[in-house]
Amino acid sequence: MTEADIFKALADPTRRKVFEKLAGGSLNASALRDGLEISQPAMSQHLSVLRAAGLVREQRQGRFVNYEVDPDGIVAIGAWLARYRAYWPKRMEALADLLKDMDQ
Amino acid sequence: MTEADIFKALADPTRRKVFEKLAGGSLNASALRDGLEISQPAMSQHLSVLRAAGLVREQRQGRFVNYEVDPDGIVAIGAWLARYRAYWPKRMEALADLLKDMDQ
DNA sequence: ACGACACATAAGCATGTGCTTATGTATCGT
DNA sequence: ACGATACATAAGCACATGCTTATGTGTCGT
Repeated sequence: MTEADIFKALADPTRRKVFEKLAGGSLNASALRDGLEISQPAMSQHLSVLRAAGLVREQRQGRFVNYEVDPDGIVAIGAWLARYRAYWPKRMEALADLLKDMDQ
Repeated sequence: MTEADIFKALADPTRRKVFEKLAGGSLNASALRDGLEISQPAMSQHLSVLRAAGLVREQRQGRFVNYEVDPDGIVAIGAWLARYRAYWPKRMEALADLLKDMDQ
């Protein structure tokens, strides 16, 4: 789970779509395939990349594997972004408020 | 300047180093090469990618080109991160405060 | 026990990415 | 005007990445 892993993982459009789907709630690998025209192994490989990056975590339930957003990845991106806080413009202030308010 | 451009740009370790250097202040292409063992064309190509992503902007000064962090890219990442605010853990609250406080 | 199912892994292939050397373009100093 | 300097662009190459098909592993229902 390094910065390299995280940015590389998010560089792929399919993986960003998967991540966004998971933001709406936990889903298993098959459910994640719906809509995305992709093979089962391809999805499995993408999920592996997302998991190695710390963006997603899994929970086995019988023969299903439920995936969900892993806050660790989110935190890592936030921490990276914080290093460039000197360049946050004024309009980001509202965003910072929003982020804080929603964290409950 | 799309999410794809941004994450792809940051997926490369050399480009992240360049970006971090620029966070310390404006620098020209030659100065950015110091320390990084990389050819002049390679740096030029990296800067082109960073600029296309909206992470960096340039300012010609004679035969020098000064590069600096472009807040647009920062904002774009912040906006992307905001979409997953539901998964910001408690410890991110402090970060949101920090980001807000520093934005002055 | 056995077939069906959910997912992971292996191997091979097409395309993308980052590097190099060579060269082009524009500006500076003298 | 001329060479030196700063940077960009072009072309070619090695390696990484994402996909596919084929197969492996473990779990469920009957």
